[in-house]
Amino acid sequence: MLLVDDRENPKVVNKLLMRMGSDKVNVCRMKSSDYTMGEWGIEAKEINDLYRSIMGFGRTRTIVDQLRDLQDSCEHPFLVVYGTQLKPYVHNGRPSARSLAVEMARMKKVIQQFKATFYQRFPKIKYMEVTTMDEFVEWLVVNHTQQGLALHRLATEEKNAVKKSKLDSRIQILSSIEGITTTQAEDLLNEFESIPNILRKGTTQKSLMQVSGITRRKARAILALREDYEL
DNA sequence: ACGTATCGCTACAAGTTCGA
DNA sequence: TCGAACTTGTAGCGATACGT
Repeated sequence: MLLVDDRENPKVVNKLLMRMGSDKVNVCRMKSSDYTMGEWGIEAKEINDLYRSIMGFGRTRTIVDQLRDLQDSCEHPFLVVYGTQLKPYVHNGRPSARSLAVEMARMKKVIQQFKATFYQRFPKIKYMEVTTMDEFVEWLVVNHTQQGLALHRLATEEKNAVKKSKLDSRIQILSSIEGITTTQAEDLLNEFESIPNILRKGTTQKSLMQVSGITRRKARAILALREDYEL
């Protein structure tokens, strides 16, 4: 069983649910990591989010606090950073090329310094980088498979789970699409019965638009899942 | 009040499907 | 194979929300 924090990037959660199925992925509120499988506790960060976490922008706890918790609470902690494209954010309107370059250099330096002292500060945590979100999902799937189902460890894992999600995983997938509410997701499932039916070749934008509240834009976004999951 | 962003709706052109 | 019907992508327009 792979436990996933319910505040994690919904794109990653959806990809995992589609790859592994809802019987192997449990979305719940986690205390100190983003993902848990067996004795592995995994903190995942998109590269730009890593920078913001280091700086403490827009959050109450910095990454140092998070990693200390992670290190203390599980036997095999990991920090996985995915993505390579730094996107500098500059305040006050349209940024100049110069201000972007300055911010980019600052981001690189901050991340570099963080990595340079990482093992000094968190000797127990394994640090790794992957280039894309898809590669990170693949890493999770492969390692989950390698670990086996690890059912005997479930009790340990579930200590970390505070609040289990009550939403049907199919509704979670649909309602994570921009603009789709849980009610609309329920209506879609009532109409089409399953996600494979919604995404099958015969389903058109027009047929999805028969469902109350589904506009052409939303129908297009739903059918775009075919591309994401290569259906 | 104004500018901007976003969204839904519509029209139209281009591509696809399907039956004769 | 051909043409009608259907589907889809795109552009334009108006309504609305939001920040200044």
